Amino acid sequence: MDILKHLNPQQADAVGKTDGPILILAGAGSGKTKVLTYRMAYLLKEKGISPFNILAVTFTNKAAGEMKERLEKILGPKAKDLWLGTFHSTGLRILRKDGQYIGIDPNFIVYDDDDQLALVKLCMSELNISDKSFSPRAILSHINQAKNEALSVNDYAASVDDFFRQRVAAVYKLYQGKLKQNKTLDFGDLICEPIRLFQQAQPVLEKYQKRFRYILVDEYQDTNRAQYILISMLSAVHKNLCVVGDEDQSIYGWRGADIRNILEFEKDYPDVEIIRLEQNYRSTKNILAAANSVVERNIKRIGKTLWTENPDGALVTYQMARDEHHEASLLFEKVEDLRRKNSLSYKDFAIFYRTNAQSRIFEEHFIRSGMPYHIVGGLKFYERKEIKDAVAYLKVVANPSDSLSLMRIINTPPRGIGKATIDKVSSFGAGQDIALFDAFKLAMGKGLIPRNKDQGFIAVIEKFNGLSDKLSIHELAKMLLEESGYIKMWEDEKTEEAEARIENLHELISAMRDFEKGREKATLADFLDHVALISDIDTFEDEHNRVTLMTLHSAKGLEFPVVFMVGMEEGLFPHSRSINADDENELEEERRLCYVGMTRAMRKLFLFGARERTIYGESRFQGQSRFIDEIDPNYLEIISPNHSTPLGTDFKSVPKWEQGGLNEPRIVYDDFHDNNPWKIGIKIKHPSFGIGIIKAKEGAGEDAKLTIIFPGSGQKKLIAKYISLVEA
DNA sequence: CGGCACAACCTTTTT
DNA sequence: GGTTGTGCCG
Ligand SMILES: Nc1ncnc2c1ncn2[C@@H]1O[C@H](COP(=O)(O)OP(=O)(O)OP(=O)(O)O)[C@@H](O)[C@H]1O
Repeated sequence: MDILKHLNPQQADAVGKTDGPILILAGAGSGKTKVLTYRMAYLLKEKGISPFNILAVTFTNKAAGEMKERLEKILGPKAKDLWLGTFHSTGLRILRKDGQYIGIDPNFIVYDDDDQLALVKLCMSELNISDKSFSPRAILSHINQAKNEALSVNDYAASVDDFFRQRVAAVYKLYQGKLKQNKTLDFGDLICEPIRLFQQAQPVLEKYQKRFRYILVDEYQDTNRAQYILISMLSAVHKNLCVVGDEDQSIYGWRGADIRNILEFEKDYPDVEIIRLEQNYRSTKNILAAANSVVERNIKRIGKTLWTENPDGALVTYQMARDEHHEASLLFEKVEDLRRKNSLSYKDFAIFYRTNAQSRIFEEHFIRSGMPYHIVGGLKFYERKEIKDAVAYLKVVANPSDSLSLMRIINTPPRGIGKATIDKVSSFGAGQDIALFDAFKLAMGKGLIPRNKDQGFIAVIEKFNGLSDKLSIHELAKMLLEESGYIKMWEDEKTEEAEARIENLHELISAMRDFEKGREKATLADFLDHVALISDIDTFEDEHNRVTLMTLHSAKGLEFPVVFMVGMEEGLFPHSRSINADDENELEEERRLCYVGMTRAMRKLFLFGARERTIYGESRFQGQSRFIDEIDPNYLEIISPNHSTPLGTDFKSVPKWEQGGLNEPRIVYDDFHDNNPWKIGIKIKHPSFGIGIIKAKEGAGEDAKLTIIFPGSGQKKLIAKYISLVEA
């Protein structure tokens, strides 16, 4: 029973009640993920449940990895039998095992979103839908949305009511047909196809229902309709379903997350036990109160209590920089300062931003300063052209029916096979109902196109297709890229850029070698699955001592001692595309995102913004984010630049690095506290105005200018030394 | 068919 | 600011 010892009574309750449906509804940092992990440990250790009988679903691969690691510490190698992964990896696993029961080719591969878009474009051009009249992205997003709701082609077609949706339905139908022809599945299919499998092959469903006696789902507020259906099917027999979530942290509505899954859980499982966790173990009182004051503005929420025994800590600090470079240099100053004064390491700091594009400026500063850093997500490596080409080669070897990937590489390097040839062969193939790859073979055999048109390409692919059992995957990739002439294509360029690309290709090969380690057999399909699902070459590892950069979305579920949220500007966060007068929903989601970001901070939270920012090459002035205004001023300290700089001074003529700090107040952080006695948020007494609250501060020391709100007399700007403090 | 130059448009967030 | 798509010419 020592497992329960580390938990508070509510948590222990949630862990110990193993049978029947349970909904754990709780705020940030209350130990939801901890409860889930302990619940698994409890089932395995105390109740003697076999790992074979447990399915746990997390939202990200990162979360799954962390949980697995913790369980391995408790369980040892036995943890391997446990199914623990994202919805998508779980669906994939089911389909790799049993997909053949509904006619899914065992060699199928998974398309990423670029492949999806390319396929949509192909479908549109075949249907003579111009991409000017309808954006392929918009159509794809509707197809994805349909899959989020588990709507098949027929379901969708039946529901269309306007012209646009009619077109979408037509594309969806062709798109789905092509996926099948190419023996590929997209992300949505990884959820929808298992549902179809379970509907059409009852014995398969029963097998999984029997197996998964205990099912656990983390981040339940961000599950979509299709995922809900899948989980309902799997848990229908044992009903030992434990879901964990926080409606205030629902930030994936745009991806089909349906908050009703959590709000109506009680309706679906009338005998549900609802457990609330109300103690936050992560953040200081100030951080928690500031975050709550923001999310409380949302109208659509259940509302909940959240308290902490942690110390007050420092106030949340907001500062608006001149521009994004200044923002970055402020941040660097603070990191170095706090690191020295509080003996923190680089890994204790995290930078969160709304959009990936914002990471670039910071990355430049990191490179220049030599400070160790790590950008999570952003999908950079696998988005490079050379890597996508190389992966397309691997896909075609693993599955020659993948015509889309074939089209990508058949003329890379140039083999004299352009649009005309591809059109000719592809319509020839369509007539025979065969894949493009086979059509090429046949067309060359029949002399429809010159016998040697492919310059040995087909033979190379077939050779490696035949060798895939005999070679390790990294050897195969290496030889394939050499013999196909792909590496040589870059070598011949003899530019520095091409060198870098070759370097990246080597990195891909060594990533494959790493992949082979730690699993007894690693097939090409395994690796391609991994690429499709993870697509982040070095996943977040906290043993490295470096500053972490990531989007607010990726930050969900993590925690850091010091957090910087940057780009706190109207239009950037909340993002302009979510500010609709007619729809508060998207704005509320942004606000929840703000809450998620703020509640990642354990000890100190900084909010930075820029007065001027360059977006798409032109400079823009956007006011401070409304979320700043929404924070209860009692928990916020605003550092404003002092405006003593003479008017008309041209900032641009002064080098950037010299500007930094010139007109900034010197604020010393000692154990996260500002030594200056006139802290923002505290009460003071003025000889003539009476009691007031300090709202903002410019400058430091006894000459600092303070903005103070007096209940009687309104807002005043005063010099610090003329104020007497009310109780410490 | 291949390469280059210019335009347009953009990404908000991710499995 | 950068990428992706186009149109033209050799
Ligand atoms: N009973 C407890 N005693 C001490 N620390 C705890 C306890 N429960 C949770 N914690 C700590 O609180 C922190 C937050 O826990 P956890 O990540 O599980 O919360 P969460 O509810 O999943 O958070 P969020 O929803 O914000 O991601 C972790 O550092 C965890 O170790």
